[in-house]
Amino acid sequence: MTRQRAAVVDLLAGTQDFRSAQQLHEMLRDQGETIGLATVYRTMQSLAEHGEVDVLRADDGETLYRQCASPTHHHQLACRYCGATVELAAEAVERCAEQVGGEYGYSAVQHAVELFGACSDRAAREAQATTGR
Amino acid sequence: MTRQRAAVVDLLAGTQDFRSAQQLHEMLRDQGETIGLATVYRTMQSLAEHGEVDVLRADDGETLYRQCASPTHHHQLACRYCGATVELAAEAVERCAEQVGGEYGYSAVQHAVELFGACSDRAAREAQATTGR
DNA sequence: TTATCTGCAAACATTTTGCAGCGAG
DNA sequence: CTCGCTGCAAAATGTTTGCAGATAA
Repeated sequence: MTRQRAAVVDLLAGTQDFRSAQQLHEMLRDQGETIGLATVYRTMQSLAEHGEVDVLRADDGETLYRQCASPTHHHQLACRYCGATVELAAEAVERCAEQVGGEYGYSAVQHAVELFGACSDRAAREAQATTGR
Repeated sequence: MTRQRAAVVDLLAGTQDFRSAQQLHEMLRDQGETIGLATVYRTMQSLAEHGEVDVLRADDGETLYRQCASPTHHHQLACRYCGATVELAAEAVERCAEQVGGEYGYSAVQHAVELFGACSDRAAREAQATTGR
C-alpha cells in the first residue's frame, strides 16, 4: 500500500460515478499528487482484479471504473447526452438476468446492464428538432 | 455501392455472429478480395450509422459488428471464456428496461443488455479449479 | 535489506485520417 | 467527366510494458 495507491482509493471513495483512468490521473495531478499515468492504470487493474471496483467500457473505448462498496448491487442509468446518472436498485433486473441466463445454462451472469437513454431534458429537445442524428 | 462494400455486406449476410473489423478484413482477404483495412472500418462505420448492423464493444476494446436483420430485437448472451453466444428473445428484459428507465424520466433507453456469463462447460471447470484468476 | 511499486518513455493495438489515384454512375 | 470511394501509410487514442530507481515493510 503506497501513497499513490492510497490517493487513488481515496479519490474513488469520494464519488459514486464512473471515471476513466485518464480522468483519475488528471484529478490526482490537479490535487497535487505526483503520480504517473501508468501507475493509475496498474492500480485500477489491480483493484478491478480484487473486485474492489466496477469496470465498464464506454462507447468510445475508454475503460471506466467506479468504487464498488454499495451495500446493495445496483445499476446505473446514464443519459448519453448530458451525462446525468441515476442509480437503480432494480432487483427486478437482477433476477431477470440471472433467470434468463440460467435457462441457457449460464452462470455468474454479468449483466452489464448499464442503461443509456435520453433524460427528460434531452428528450424534449429531440422531439422538436428531429434532426436524425 | 462498390465491389468492396458489396463484399462486406455479403460476408455479413453469411453469419449471425459478431465480427471485428480486423476479422472481417482478414476473411475478405482470405477469400481473394482486395480490400484495405481502412475501407472495412469506414464501411462498418457507415453501416452502423444507417442502422444496418449492430455494434458491440468487446471486453478487450475491439468493436464488433453483426448484421442486424433479425425481425425481433433480441439480446445476446455470451460466454466470456469460450465465446459461445446464445440469442435471447427476452422481451421481458426489454419491458423491464423501458419501465425502469421511464420511472426516472428517461426515454429511448438503450439497454446494452449484453449478458456475459460462464457457460456450463466453463462453470464446471471453474468449480474444481478455483485458481482465483 | 529486499521485494514491490513507481515513473518515464517506448511499445502496442485498434481505429481514424490525409491524400493521391481509381472507379461508379 | 466528376464525385465519392479506396488504399496506403501516418497519426491519434487508449492501454500496456521494460527497466532503472525509489519506497514500503
